[in-house]
Amino acid sequence: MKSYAKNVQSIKNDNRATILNLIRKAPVSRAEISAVAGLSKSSVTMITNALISEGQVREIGTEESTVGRKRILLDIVADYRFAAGIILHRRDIKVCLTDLKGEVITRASTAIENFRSADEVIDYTVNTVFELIDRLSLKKEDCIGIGISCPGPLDITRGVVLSPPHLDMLHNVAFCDKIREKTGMNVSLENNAVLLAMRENLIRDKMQNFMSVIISHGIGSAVVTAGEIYRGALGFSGELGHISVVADGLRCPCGNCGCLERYVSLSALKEHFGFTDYKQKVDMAYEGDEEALSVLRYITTYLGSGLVSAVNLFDLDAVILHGDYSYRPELLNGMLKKYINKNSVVAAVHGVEVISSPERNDRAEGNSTAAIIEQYFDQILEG
Amino acid sequence: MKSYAKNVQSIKNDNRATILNLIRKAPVSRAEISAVAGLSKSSVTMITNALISEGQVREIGTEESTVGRKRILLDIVADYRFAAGIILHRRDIKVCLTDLKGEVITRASTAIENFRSADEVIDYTVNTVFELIDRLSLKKEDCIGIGISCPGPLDITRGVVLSPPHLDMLHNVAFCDKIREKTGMNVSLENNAVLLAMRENLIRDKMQNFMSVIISHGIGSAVVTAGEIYRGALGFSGELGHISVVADGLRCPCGNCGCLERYVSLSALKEHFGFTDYKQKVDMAYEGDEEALSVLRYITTYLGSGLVSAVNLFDLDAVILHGDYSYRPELLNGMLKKYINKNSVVAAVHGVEVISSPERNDRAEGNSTAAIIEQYFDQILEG
DNA sequence: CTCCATTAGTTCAAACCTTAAACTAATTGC
DNA sequence: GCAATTAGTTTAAGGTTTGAACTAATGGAG
Repeated sequence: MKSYAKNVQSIKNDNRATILNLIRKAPVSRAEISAVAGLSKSSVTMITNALISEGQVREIGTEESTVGRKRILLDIVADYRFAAGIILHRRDIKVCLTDLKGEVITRASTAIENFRSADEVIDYTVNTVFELIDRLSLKKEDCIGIGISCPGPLDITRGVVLSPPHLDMLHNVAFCDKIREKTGMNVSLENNAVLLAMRENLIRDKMQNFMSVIISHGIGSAVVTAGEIYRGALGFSGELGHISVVADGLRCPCGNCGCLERYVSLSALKEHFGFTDYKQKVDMAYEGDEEALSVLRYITTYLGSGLVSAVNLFDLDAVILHGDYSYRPELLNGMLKKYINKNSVVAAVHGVEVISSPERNDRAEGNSTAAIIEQYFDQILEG
Repeated sequence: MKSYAKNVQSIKNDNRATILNLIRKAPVSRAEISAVAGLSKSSVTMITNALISEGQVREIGTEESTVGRKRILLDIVADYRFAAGIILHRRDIKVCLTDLKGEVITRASTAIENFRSADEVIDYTVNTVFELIDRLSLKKEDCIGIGISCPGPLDITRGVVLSPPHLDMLHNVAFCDKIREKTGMNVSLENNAVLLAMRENLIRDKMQNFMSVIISHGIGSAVVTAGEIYRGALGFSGELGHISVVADGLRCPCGNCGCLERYVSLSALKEHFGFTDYKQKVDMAYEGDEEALSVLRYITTYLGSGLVSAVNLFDLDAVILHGDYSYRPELLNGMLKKYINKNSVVAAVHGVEVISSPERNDRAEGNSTAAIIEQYFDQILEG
């Protein structure tokens, strides 16, 4: 059962949040807010003017119009507050600060080899966050929280990293708790695929049901449904990498057999075919090389099979692919799209889009604060 | 983004719905409602008394207490309104009326062989609904709507039956629209697994994230997450039967290869092992018969593999099995539970329950109106 | 250049709902 | 019979949305 707004005050907060989130998606005028949110013009005026006088929102000019008064566009004040991000990457640990739009303001990083224990990681990240804040002469109180981005299975309710081998010093350490303790800040741990999907959800307005998949040495995934991140029993993200594509197939470190990750991750590909340069193979495939094409067909069969399962279970409109397979993606994309639309039951009702989007490291840093920012805008507070 | 309550009136409706849904789950007192819903005692009094004077709710006695005034239990008036249900079963088409608790008041049915065309089905069901209403001297205006239960993939937005072969005369017919036209009533088409999950969601209070699976000649499934039915892009239910358990495996009529349904439905079992009496095999397995045990191991591997994928993707707490495998289920259940907990990634965070629950035809009829009833209680109207 | 039609945004009293506080009602144990 | 306790009711107060009437801004026609 949904939890409804209860009293008159909570309505105000809800409407503030609705409006602020609309503005956050893209600059809009009061009139548009009134139309989209279903609130009266009077209410929109009251609330937006309050937001403006608090310094959270500002007017950024007018829209063109053919007749009548021009609409005054409202935008959030991106530097009204800021957020800190920690990125537990495969090769290094990064720290950054972003504004409320997720744009990186400043950054730092150190190679993963420099860390021997969880405490070292904790000390480095906490100190660096404070250093960056100082360097920009920001106020600690204006930091809305620290978002941690990590690949692989996590236990986000406990704030614990479970899986990726290069972070074994963090396994089963109360990482979030310790950072919260040392900083006194709001701390959130999230899967990097979930963070990516959050950001995409903000941008892709029309797309309401999709899965974001990141494939590199492992496979990460997250699902957006009805315009919201899908959360399971304990906030565990959709683990596409550990979907079983071959019952009784190759054994996976996770304990299961036949996991997708054992077939189509970059490492699995190397193990299966013996080559290391995926990009080179793709180039050859474009030139018609039969062996290279067979590699793409192999990927299509296994990845397609896993995606069909996901599409059928979640009833998805689209799949967005990130990571290494995004190199010259037209060929593989076309094969996957054909495979999925031919083989999924939902295709009988609606088509399924397959989109490739190059994962820039830049974006990955900005994404790290996506969950903290979302949290911030969802529980709107006075002043 | 969530759609929030907007104005002061909508708050009232929301609170009415919250309270009515609480009462509907199980009889409660005003004091409990106040505590659980987070509403003040005054509001609860106001709203419940309004509901009572409208005839939607009644007091049904008091609870025992050790000290202080006894709590007065409130229950919904089950026959305040009624709903009609149409069940498109494998062997017959059933029509029934249920009260607001989903209890069947009256029923009728005809063998599927009697129908040659969609129009015949439409005429029969519509006429029978009116006949049953007349027979019980009920008022047509008190019927909250007609729920249609159907196995297999549906397009619930268009209200069209897509799949099961025995209903081929209904394929791509605007079934819901025509029935809505002829009756002027609210009509809803739902997958039978979804309806079952709705009912279970109402009953199983603690369980918030589970999948209901019905296995007989096909496989149907539905997911409840965060205490609500999961809905994908177009309300398509989670199609566990068409999850791919063997990439490039057995061809399925749906177009895909290696669908779970091709391995562990009753028909697939018959095809694979050549036997027809599943119950007999189970009996033999309990006596230690090695061949019979190998059948259960086969089911465990394939069904388990599919369930692991679903559990990993949806992050589920539990799987509830219905249908033919519910015969003496302890043995198979134990094997499945062990398999799933050993092989799923989420098991690292929380255990996964496997529950067998015999599917009674009786219940299937009552379930047919579950969606209409849910809809009714979610959009509460005055008087 | 003025006037008008049109759209955007503002002001304010009215309507409505929840709620805290103070109340009554019912029940047990001493 | 009385105190203690819990359940349920009444009522005035407080806060929010809103419709209606308003002002503001803009383009085009005459």
